[in-house]
Amino acid sequence: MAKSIKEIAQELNVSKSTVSLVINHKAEQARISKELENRVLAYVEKVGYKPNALAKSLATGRSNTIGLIVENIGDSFFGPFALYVEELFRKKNYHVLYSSTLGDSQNARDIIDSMLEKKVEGILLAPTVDLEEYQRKILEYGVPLVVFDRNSPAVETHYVHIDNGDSSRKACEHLKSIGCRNFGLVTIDSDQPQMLARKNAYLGFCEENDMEPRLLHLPYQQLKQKGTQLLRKWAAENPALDGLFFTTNYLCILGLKALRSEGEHTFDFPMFSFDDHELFDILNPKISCIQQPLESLAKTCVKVLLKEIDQGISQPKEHIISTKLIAR
Amino acid sequence: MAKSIKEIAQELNVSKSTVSLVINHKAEQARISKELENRVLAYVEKVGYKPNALAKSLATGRSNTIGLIVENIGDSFFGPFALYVEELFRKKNYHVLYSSTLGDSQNARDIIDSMLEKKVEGILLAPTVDLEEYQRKILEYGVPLVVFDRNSPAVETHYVHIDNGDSSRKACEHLKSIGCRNFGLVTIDSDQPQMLARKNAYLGFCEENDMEPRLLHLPYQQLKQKGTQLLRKWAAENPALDGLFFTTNYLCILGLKALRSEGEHTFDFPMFSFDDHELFDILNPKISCIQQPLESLAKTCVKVLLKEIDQGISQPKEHIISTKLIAR
DNA sequence: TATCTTTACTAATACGTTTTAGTAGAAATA
DNA sequence: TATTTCTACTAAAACGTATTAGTAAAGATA
Repeated sequence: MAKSIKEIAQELNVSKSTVSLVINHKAEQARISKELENRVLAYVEKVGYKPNALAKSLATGRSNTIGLIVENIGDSFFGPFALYVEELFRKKNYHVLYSSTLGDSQNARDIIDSMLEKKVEGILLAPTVDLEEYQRKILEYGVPLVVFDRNSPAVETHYVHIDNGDSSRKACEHLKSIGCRNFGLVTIDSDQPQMLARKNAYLGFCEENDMEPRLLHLPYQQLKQKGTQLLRKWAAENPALDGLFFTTNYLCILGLKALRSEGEHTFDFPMFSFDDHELFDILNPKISCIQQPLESLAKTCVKVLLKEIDQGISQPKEHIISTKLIAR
Repeated sequence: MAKSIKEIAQELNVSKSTVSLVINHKAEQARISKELENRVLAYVEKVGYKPNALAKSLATGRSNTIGLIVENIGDSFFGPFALYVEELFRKKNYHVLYSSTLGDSQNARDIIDSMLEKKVEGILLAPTVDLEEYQRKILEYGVPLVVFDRNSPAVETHYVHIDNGDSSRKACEHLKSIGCRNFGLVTIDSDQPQMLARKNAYLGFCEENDMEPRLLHLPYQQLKQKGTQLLRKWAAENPALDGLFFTTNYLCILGLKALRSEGEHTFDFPMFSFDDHELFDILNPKISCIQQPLESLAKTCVKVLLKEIDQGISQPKEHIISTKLIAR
């Protein structure tokens, strides 16, 4: 169905080169006569010629594609983030190949391999744990890499993120300021660096304020199955709790569902979320949170990656985006 | 950095064909000796050979990529849907190239063009309005197409969807059953067929039940800027309202924010949403809804598209997925 | 009129694969 | 020993594009 340059050339009795040059607006510099140029243009238009991007990329070495690797394209942090990224790249004529790791490192490795094979021109990555080797591999292949949201300090790459420790401390201080004297922290059991940073800031806060730390680590791989139950049990066993700090919004949502549902025993102390959610401001009571500025996060990621692509891989740098505490 | 088959062949003093055959596990059928096969395999492993997927696709005519075109990858319907789709295709060794149209037909056309150029093997599309011509174009290019969520009856393609009219009627009956006698419908002003079907079912219900229709069409392109205000004004002008039916969840969220916020005038009649949302069951009062079974929707889409890819384009068919009314 | 320029193109090569037809040498057959 | 059949490979063409070096014909120069 789709005609190739070769066929078009034959049908017009000209060479492939001529057709290619005309199509790529190089007719003038190749001294193709206006008359022939127009003839080719008209024919190309008439048959609805569509270049084969694969062949084009093979010949030019440019795929005009970048890879975006997130944890879960369906969640309320990465989804909207991905939309910003997609739009920003579209403006620069790049397409985005996404994939979700679901936190599984083997998935992540497979995804990276296939993206390298597809010759993406750059990768934007929210890494899983144990991905250091592959991050190096990407760079060794000469593909620009920008890591965001979380990072392992061991690998030297451009890294765009918020200040987790600082933000977490602000959250603790907020809870204190509204009267919580015994609030606990709910996090996951996996070693994601951003989660560790948030936890450690809480622990530091406890130490300085003579508050006994109350920690719950929920099983990341089995949140849906066990989360609710574990959380309810833990809350019941800790009657002194007068507030909860969740290290991410999906945990907070889980918490809301587990602790505020039905009539039974409800826990109506303040809950605070790291990461906002579109419905947090109409819940009752409302949920305060640390808000990651998705748009500027995306803008920075895209800007840094485009620069690496255009000007070659440069000295790795940290890019810190500041957060906002939304008190509701 | 990355070695090609050609280089590997030279370094081993064998032909490119040999290397290619070995890599593709065709050594035996090509009578390559075990000894040579192992030598090649070992070397390939040692240098970390990674095939160039572009070249491969060009040669084989298979890109192992499918295109997914949604309205907004960041929203709570398409995001989770995309995750299912991605996972299902990954199992079959396909990768997914997503893009968001944001409801803009020109965006949609550009996206389709570039996907065709990238030689996707199939397209899964939630169309915008005015996309009939391009849907035909896809098929003329010989690329299998499955349309979901909404469709224009004019184009004959495989179409996976829920029964919007029927579901909408169920919603109306539910509202009636809980005592609403004067509920209104909030929808958007664009002509998306699924929205029209939902609206028409409401109008039919009104007629049969001698209920005066109360309709609000919010401007799709300027929801964020004007939606809240328009909705508040309309609600205030219609004091008889005793319930609201929103034709999609983002409208319902907008409604919740506009009508239940702050102390001022609050409207505490029932609100009903077409499409569920992860927080609807902890709001107070809870939000009942029509739930589209995302997973089976995704499964059907993927199954139908894979069949088209494997067995060739077939007679278009409608595939209807049933919804669930979640009364809360 | 012999040489140099310019004009308007085209031939050839390359990108990195896959695939099919072909081939030299060894072994088997007659 | 001449022919056939295997064995173990390789050469060549193809996919659809971009690019560079080359060329024939016409015009300008001396």
